[in-house]
Amino acid sequence: MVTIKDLAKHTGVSVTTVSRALNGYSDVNENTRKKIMEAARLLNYSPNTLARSLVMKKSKTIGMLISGFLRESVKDNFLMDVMAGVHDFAAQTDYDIVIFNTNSSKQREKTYAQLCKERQVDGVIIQGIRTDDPYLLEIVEGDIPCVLVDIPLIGKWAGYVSTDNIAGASQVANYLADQGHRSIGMINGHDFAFVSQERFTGFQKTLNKRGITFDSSRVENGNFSEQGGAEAALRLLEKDPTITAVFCASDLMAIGAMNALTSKGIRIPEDISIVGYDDILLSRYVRPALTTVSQDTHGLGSAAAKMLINMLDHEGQPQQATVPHEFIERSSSKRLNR
Amino acid sequence: MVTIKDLAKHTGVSVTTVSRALNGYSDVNENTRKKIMEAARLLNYSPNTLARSLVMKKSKTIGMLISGFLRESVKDNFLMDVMAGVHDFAAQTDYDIVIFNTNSSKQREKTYAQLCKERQVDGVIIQGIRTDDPYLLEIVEGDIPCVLVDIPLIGKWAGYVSTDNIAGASQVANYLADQGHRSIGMINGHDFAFVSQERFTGFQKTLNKRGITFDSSRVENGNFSEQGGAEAALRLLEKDPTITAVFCASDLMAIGAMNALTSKGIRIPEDISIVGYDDILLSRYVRPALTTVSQDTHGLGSAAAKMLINMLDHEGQPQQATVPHEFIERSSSKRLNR
DNA sequence: TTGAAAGCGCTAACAC
DNA sequence: GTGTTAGCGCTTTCAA
Repeated sequence: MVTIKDLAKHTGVSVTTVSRALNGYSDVNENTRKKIMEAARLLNYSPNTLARSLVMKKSKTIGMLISGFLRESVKDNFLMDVMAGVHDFAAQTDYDIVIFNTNSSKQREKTYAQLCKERQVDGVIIQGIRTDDPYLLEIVEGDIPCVLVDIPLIGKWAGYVSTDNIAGASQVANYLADQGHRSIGMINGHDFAFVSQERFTGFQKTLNKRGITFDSSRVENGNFSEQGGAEAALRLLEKDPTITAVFCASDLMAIGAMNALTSKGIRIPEDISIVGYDDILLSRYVRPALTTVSQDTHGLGSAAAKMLINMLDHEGQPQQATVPHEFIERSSSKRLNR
Repeated sequence: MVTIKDLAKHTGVSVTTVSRALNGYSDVNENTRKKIMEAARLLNYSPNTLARSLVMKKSKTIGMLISGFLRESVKDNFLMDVMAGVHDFAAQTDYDIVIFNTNSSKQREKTYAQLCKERQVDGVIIQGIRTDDPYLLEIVEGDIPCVLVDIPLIGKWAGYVSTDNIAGASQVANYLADQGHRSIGMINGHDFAFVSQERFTGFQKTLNKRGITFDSSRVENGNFSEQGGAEAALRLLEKDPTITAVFCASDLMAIGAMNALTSKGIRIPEDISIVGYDDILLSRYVRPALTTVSQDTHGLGSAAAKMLINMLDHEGQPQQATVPHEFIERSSSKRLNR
């Protein structure tokens, strides 16, 4: 391994000068600088960022804490999209990304804060963890800069990015009401996801405002999975067979619900309208194509990276950022004819 | 930040002893160890891996060099799958993963070897880069342990994992021949992908063995993209309108081809049979569902991680590993009736 | 069983 | 402009 010491020896100057030359300081003679640069090229020198990080107390690394990076989760390109967004932004800066997996047995024993401290990441982006996660608060209230995706918590060093889930759900409610639906059910994720709470709130408020009966008794949780969505749909229908529309808090659950209903001989959208949320890739391809709320998932990731790096480089305050969403009508929903 | 020095002060022993206690050495009094452990918990100590890495000359980090981590690439869950596989395996070990993006302007100026040296990764997994990439050879011939995904190169410190593309393509050829097809075209990726070469070779050899005319004049490149596949399909048909079957070297190109042909009024599979490769998620959902060759992509990733970590921890030799594949008949292909 | 001291590769006062 | 020196947090001889 070639170090600055070698360059120093090779050029006959001190390591200090080499360091300064390499880092582009102005107080170094142009000739010496040239000599040093030449030697660096000659010896194929690469700086050791570990050593630099140690003394600078910055690693120029951001951590990505992700849950559910599992074999099964590939159907849901949400995570991948967010990661790509984070990455695309980080690539324009001098930060690299290290991935922390929260569902590994190894790391379960360590808190997220510990993980970050050990690897000395400058900041961390957190995605997909539950609000009842025991380690969530520790990191939000800690002193490591962090940005949460879809979890609206703000702390001295914590900001978040999300879409306006209340507005999105409200749009769905208005749409279904406009289409003449009056008996409406909902398949939600689980009680420990903020997006679930918000989507429920937005949906209920708007339906009630439109004079439509809707409360938590018309909601079944599907745990954000395809299978869970299928089961929830069946429970929903058993409880109230008059239902003509179901709003699902995720596309994956909506797809599960469609399959379950279809195999029961229920036609979609003729008998029951289905609306999802997320606009995952599949939504366009399933038959009938899924009516849903699209989010700029890639934008979510890059906004998170941007906010974090802004906090890191310019002492920006942690904030809240909202990324646009859009209601998309496809073929899984239609006007009620009765 | 609390360091071993603090622990030493707090417990009244030397840093040496603290270090040894923390690392589970046997030559430390049980009482002293207990005191130290207690202090560590009390002060909420976390080891600084940077400092440790610097002195140990191992970072316990593996790099993942990925190309095409782009917004557009989300349709193709191949990359995500491989990453998940790498991750799932690494999670069982004490290695963390740092991601290097090859398509960032920033990093384009540095060679992959430099990237690895700077971040001091112990080894690297390389995925999705072209065989004409100028920096590929440097790293394969260099002294950084690496494992390539789908690029059959072996070096002193380089191994690879892949599927048997020749066999896979050969199965497709036999299938199409069995179904009575005689006029067959192929949409390949590009000339700088090993998988393209292999899939072509396997396909051609087997067709010829079956007495069917096929050579490179019946091949158009689609550059692995949906759009490219669409255009290639049109070119293919223009050149030879008698074609009854097309083998595509990736599902994404196959989907593009299907769309292009359908919009020309050509029915699939009645008029033309289409076969893809990869079995991406979409393949099951497009209509008609795509006949394809499935690869254990997740297995590809975990096999790569396993091989690399084996090289790192047990001085295992770089090797070659093959992951299973499977031909899957769906609805985009059928027996030729003429 | 423990401690003193050296050193990993780098940066940053401070002096010259 | 340049060099001397100390030190980042850790591990590891070597000696006691």
